[in-house]
Amino acid sequence: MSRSPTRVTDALRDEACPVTEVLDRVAGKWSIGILIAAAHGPVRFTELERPIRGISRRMLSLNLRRLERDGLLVRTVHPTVPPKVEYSLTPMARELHASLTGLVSWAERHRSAVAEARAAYDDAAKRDPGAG
Amino acid sequence: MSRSPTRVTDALRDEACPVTEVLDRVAGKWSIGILIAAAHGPVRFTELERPIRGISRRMLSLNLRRLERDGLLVRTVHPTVPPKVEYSLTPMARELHASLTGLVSWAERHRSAVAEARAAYDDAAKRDPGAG
DNA sequence: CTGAATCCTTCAGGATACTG
DNA sequence: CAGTATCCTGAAGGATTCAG
Repeated sequence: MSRSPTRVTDALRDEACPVTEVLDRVAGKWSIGILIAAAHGPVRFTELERPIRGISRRMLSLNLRRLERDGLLVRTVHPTVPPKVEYSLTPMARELHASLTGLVSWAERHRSAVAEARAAYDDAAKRDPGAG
Repeated sequence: MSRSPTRVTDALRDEACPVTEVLDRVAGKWSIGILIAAAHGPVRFTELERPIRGISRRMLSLNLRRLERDGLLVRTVHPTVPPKVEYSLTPMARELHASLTGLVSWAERHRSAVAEARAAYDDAAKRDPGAG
């Protein structure tokens, strides 16, 4: 996953794929999951932490900030005790969410197909290592 | 397996988590670019290397193999001299390509918006580091 | 409850050189 | 032309701890 800029390739990357920069906002391990989870409405920190299994508090926090910074999430703090913070998608992110669900549905439709392809590929390679 | 009636839980636990595995096939720095470039039709190695500026031969090779292994690309070797190898999308990948172009067009539409959001966010943080 | 700070590991990806 | 092999860096992410 691509992350932050690398030196030499920076200019080139910008030249070839202006989009990659923006696409990278969603390229992390958790971004898509967070956006999908947050799309259900104003959601609290712990309400995100629970369903997104496996995510650490740290990564949730970091991704939340980045998403907010990129104008994809809105963070609302309620000055109560204990503190209550809610996250929701911006209109821009809602558009993105539509495309994301497209991706997700594709992934669901082809989950097993991909698994089978990999198995077949590996098996073929094992039986015939020299082929190509 | 908490069965609490949260709005977020069902959707994400069943949707995003298993999906992430498949989505990760596309999550690399170059995968999307490669798929989009290869969508034009049968494309040779160097024909991919050129437009996808900044990609190293190594990464192109690695990603090509992974994409092939996952059943997204077909690799066709023509036994000629010099060697000629062509890559094209599988039907499954063509479906994916449709979703991908959706993502790309979103990214193009909102490229500047994201940049501005980031600038505003950073600026606000700079002037008022304690807020939140 | 909602984070921030710190330390440590893993691994994608870059540079470079070699090959059929 | 179309790759492979090796070495290395830097960023992502996990575990744990501290705090408002």
